[in-house]
Amino acid sequence: MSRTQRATVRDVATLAGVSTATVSRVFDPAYTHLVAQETRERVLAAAEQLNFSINHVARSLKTRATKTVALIAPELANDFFMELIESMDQVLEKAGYTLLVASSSNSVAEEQKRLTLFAERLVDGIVVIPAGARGEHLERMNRQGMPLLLVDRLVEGCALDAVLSANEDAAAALTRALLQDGYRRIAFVGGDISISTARERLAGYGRAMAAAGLPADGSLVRLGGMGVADGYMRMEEILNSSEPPDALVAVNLLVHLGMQKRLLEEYRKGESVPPFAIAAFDRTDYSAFLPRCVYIAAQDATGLGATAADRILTKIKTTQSQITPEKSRGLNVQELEPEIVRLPVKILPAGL
Amino acid sequence: MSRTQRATVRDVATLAGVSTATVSRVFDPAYTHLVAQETRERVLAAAEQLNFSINHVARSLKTRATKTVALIAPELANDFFMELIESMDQVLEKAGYTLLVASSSNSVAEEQKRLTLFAERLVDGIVVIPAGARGEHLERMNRQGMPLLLVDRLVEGCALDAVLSANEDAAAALTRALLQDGYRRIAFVGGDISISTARERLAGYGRAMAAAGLPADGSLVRLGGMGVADGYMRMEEILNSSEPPDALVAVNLLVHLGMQKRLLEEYRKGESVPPFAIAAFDRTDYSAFLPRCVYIAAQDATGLGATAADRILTKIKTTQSQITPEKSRGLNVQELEPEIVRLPVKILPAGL
DNA sequence: CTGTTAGCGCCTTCAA
DNA sequence: TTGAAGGCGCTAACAG
Repeated sequence: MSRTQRATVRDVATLAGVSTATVSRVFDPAYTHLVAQETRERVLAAAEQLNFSINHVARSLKTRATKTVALIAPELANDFFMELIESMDQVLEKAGYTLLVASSSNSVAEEQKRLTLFAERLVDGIVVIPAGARGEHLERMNRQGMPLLLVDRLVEGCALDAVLSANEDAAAALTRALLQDGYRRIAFVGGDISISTARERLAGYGRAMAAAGLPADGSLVRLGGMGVADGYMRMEEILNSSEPPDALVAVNLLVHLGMQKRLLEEYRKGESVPPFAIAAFDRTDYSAFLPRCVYIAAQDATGLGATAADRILTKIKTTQSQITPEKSRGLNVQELEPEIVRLPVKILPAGL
Repeated sequence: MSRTQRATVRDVATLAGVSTATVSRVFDPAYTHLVAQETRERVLAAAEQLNFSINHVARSLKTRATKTVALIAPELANDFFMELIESMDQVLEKAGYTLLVASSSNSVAEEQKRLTLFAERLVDGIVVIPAGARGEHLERMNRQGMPLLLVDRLVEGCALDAVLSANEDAAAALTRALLQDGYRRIAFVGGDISISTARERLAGYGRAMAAAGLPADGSLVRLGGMGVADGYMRMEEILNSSEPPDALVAVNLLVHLGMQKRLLEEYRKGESVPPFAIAAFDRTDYSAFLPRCVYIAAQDATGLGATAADRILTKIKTTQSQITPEKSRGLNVQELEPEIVRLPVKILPAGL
């Protein structure tokens, strides 16, 4: 069928014996009720016959709305981010929006490129899991009127709305759980302090240790990186240290995994390993299989995604209803103060 | 700045003292070399001053190309799919394309909805990891001229191009590895036979068993589902069976995980468990931590993604260069035979 | 090398 | 309840 061009509203109008305006109304949920029942049916029949479907590109050019939200993440191959993305997709879908995704490959420069690209594509809003500590490009975009939302991570010094986990409280709770089990030399492992999650989690750990009257000094704090290789190296250092800790708090999933990999090598070599207890951020289906892991801080990735989707949709609606740019002069509501939502993090015994 | 509307080519043209066509040329990589150096600089300066960036929506309406590729996957929160998606994103990015993603939630109906949505959005091509055994909607879309490519899974009876793993060979190799280690009662666990990967892997297992002169009869073949819960249930059945196998081949990552979860419960209860050896499809960073897993068939997710991206781009190019639809009448090159690429799968000792 | 000129397909007042 | 008409911002011939 229809080896020819796609049918347009004009084709449908001609066949149905109505004007293009009427066809347009039938296909716009907001106006379709203004069309007489009988006319509508005639139009739909004609459309069916011609295998017509609306051309969203043309519509977008006219309405200046693409019904599209973009997401930029530092990486995609990451259980936590993926769960978040899937849940965003679900919510956006229901609202008639489509999700564009891109990885910034943990590079701020790449993030900036993707941002520009998306803006050119007139996406209605952008959700960013920032790759680093710089955010001028994000603020600029936001100032130019693009609805923008940070998820999971903050960028220091940037006044941008965000949806985050309660990282500090969670890290404190994780540390307290180890303290209650009698551990005293608790180390904090991994973390790039240019990333807000790492800073906040470190702060929570420090708070809990201080509250217990315990030091959280140099040799117990093993910062550096957020990836598998980093966790591996930190564990190597710990194994070689003169005064090893008796328990470890891992800053995130990947660092935890790297630590476990290094330990696995020791087991395999038959080396005796100090009986560390491990508490770590991020739950996966595999968590139960990681030895010595006793507590998990399970972020609500699905909740973060759903909340982020809701919030960006609200921002889009608000922005688009401000149709009169001259009015808003001097009344820049947005500038007040960024709105930050924190979702609680559950502390679970590992093995769940 | 620029509290006013976005600048357009016209604004830039006026400021630079050139025509809109010239501005357009400057911003189209394919034509920019036709503009005099000095003119180009003037245009770029004007654009910079006005903070101009091209409006892709308007461009798309005119050129009938959105520089966009869509991907529909049965689910996103899946290590294998994500690695594939990330690698597609990488390749597409380099070619100036943007990736749209959607989950079909393992539902053919949902898949169909998303497909229509993407078509309305005039994506240039669609890559699908099919959710099920039905594919009329995919064939129809392809017949209407939309470049379409299957990845990872085939749909029986559908003549569509595809990029796949060499599932049958891999499953046979996995089974042979167990045979060489002396196992004889080898079971095949999990698999929805409406999904091609499951069918192909089952066939490979059967082939290897037959070649060894061993039965691969009813109680050894435990089909049913591709998810964690399915693996869990299959393992439950195996534990309760009168003649348990001595080794197991898991159809995929999630089934393998489910099996391990069930076994973990036994260990925890202190029950004695038959000393199964496990060989499974799909490698992750966690594979090394799964007990009794001795071999892994590591699909090349990155390779699949990159290949898929390459192939869809080629198809897009071909389609778009057929600018004269009347010419192609009766010369429908596509109909010949679907092109199927198979990527090899590595068999690794587990623990890597 | 650059400008003129028609639209791409749709939406949206304004009038009828 | 419906129709007529003027663009949205850009590109692609075709001239010059």
